[in-house]
Amino acid sequence: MAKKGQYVYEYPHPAVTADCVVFGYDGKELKVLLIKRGKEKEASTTAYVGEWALPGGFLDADSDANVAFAASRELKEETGLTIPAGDLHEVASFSEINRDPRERVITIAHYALVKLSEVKAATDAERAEWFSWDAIPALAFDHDKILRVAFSRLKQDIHFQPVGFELLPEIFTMPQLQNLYESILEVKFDRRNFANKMKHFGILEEVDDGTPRRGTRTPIKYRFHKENYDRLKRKGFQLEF
Amino acid sequence: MAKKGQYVYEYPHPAVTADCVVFGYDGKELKVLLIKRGKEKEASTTAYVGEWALPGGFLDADSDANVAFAASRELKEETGLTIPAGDLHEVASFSEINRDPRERVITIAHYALVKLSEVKAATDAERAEWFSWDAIPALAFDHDKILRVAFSRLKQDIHFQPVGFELLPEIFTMPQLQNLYESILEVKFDRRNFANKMKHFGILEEVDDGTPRRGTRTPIKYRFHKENYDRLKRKGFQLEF
DNA sequence: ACAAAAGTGTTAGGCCTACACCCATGA
DNA sequence: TCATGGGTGTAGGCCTAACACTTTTGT
Repeated sequence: MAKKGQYVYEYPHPAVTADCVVFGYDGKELKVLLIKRGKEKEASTTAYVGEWALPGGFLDADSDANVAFAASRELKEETGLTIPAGDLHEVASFSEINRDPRERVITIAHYALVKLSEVKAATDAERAEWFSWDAIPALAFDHDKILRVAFSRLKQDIHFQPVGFELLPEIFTMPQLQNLYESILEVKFDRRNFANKMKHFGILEEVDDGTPRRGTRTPIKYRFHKENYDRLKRKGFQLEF
Repeated sequence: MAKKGQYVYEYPHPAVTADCVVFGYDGKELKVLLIKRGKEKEASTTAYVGEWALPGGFLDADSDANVAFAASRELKEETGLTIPAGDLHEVASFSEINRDPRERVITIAHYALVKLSEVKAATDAERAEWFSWDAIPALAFDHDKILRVAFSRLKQDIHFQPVGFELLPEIFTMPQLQNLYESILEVKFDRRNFANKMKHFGILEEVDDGTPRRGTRTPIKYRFHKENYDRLKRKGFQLEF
C-alpha cells in the first residue's frame, strides 16, 4: 500500500478505484459477493460506513501495474478471494463528479465469474457475504448502477463466450447448465432444444462416476471437454437464443 | 481549464485522460481522425511532440462532470469537432503503469461515429487530419493499441446496434451501406442477400429526388426511416453475418 | 398415488446461402 | 464494344421452435 504523505501535482487529480462484481453460481441461483463497509483505511474521511458495497479499492498510482491488478489485490484484501487480474473482465468506468462525497473518485468496474462451491470456504465471512441476485440490499455510492451495468455486460458476453466453465463445478448436469443460462439471460428455454444446441458445440463430455443412472430422475452428469472448450473460446462463437 | 497550482493529496493519484477514436465514413472508406501533438499545455513535461496521436486530454477533476464530457471538451479544443458526450461510446481503460513517460496516466478510451461529409469542413486542418483505416501512421503512447481495441469494439457493436445512421450521409445508396458494413466487419457479402436483409428491418426508405433512374447504373437512393430506426435501436437487434 | 424432474425425436417453417442474367453507362 | 456497376428472384439446406409421453423418485 502507498505510504501516507504529501503528494503534490500541478493540476487536480482524481482518485481512481477498481471495483469488482463477483458473480457466483451454486447450481441453482446466481449470486453476487458484497462487503460491509467499515472504517476506510485510505481516504481522509469515511463514507457509507456499515452499508453494503462492491469489493474494491484505490489504485496505488505508484505501484499497481494496472487497474485490473489493483482490483485483484483489493479483492484479496477485502474478501479473501484470489482472482488473478487476467480473469477480471472490465465493464466500464463510472466518473460522475459527485459520486463519492469525499473527493473526486473515478472507478473502473470489473466483473469476475467464480465457482461458488469451490470458493465459498475461502470467503472471509467476517466482511463479505454472498447475495442472491434477486435479493440485493441497498448499496453504497452508485454501486447499484454498477451492478446493473455489469450484469447487462455479462448478459451480452454470454452470446460470444462460453461462460459455464468459470461458473459451474467441474461435474454438473444439463438442468444446471440450462438454469445458469436462464438466470443470466432471464428467459426460459425448452429443455430438448437447449440440450441439443449445447451438445452440438462438442464441448460437453458425459461422465460416468460409477453411480448407475437409476431412472430418469437422476440427471446425466457432464464435464467440459477442456481442449475443445478452450479452442471454442479462442475462436469465439455465436450463440443464438 | 483547471488553474495551475499546487494540489496536494495524502495518497498518490494518477492523472486521468479521455481519448477519442473518431470514425468517419466517406461512402468509400473508413477513416480515423488523428492529431499532431504539439507542446503540452497541461503536463509538466512534453512527450511525443510532433507525432500523431488520438485526440483527447486530461480530465479536470474539479470541473468536468464526467469522463465523457472531458472527452467531448478536449475533442472540440483539439480538432474543432463538436460531439456531445452522449454520443461517445466508452471502450475501455488503459492503465499500464509506464504508458506515459511523464507521470502515471490512466486513459478512458471512447469512440464516436460521424458523417464525414458533414464534418470534414469543421475539422481544424491545422492540427487534425483524417486517415484511411489501412494507412494509419505510427502513433504516440499506446494509441495504436487503443485504436485496435476501439475498432474491435465497433465490430462487436455493429451486431447489436444499427450504426449506419451515424456514419452515412442522409441520402445514401445500398452499395455504400454494404461497403460500410464490409469495411467494419472486414468481409465481403453477396449483394442480393445483403440488400434483402437490410430491407427486412424496415428502416430503409427509398427516396425519389426527381432524377429519374436512368437504367440500373444509377443506384437507388435511400434514407433511414428515423422513427423505425430509433425504435429498432432502443429495442436492440440481432444481426447475423 | 400423485406431483415433480428428467430423458428423448420429429416436424414445419423461416432464414441464410448460393447462384445467373440483364440493362445502362462510361471509357 | 467491352468492362463495370447495379438491379432482381429462386431453390435447397440448415437451424430453430414447437410440441407429448414415459420413467422414476420423493412426498
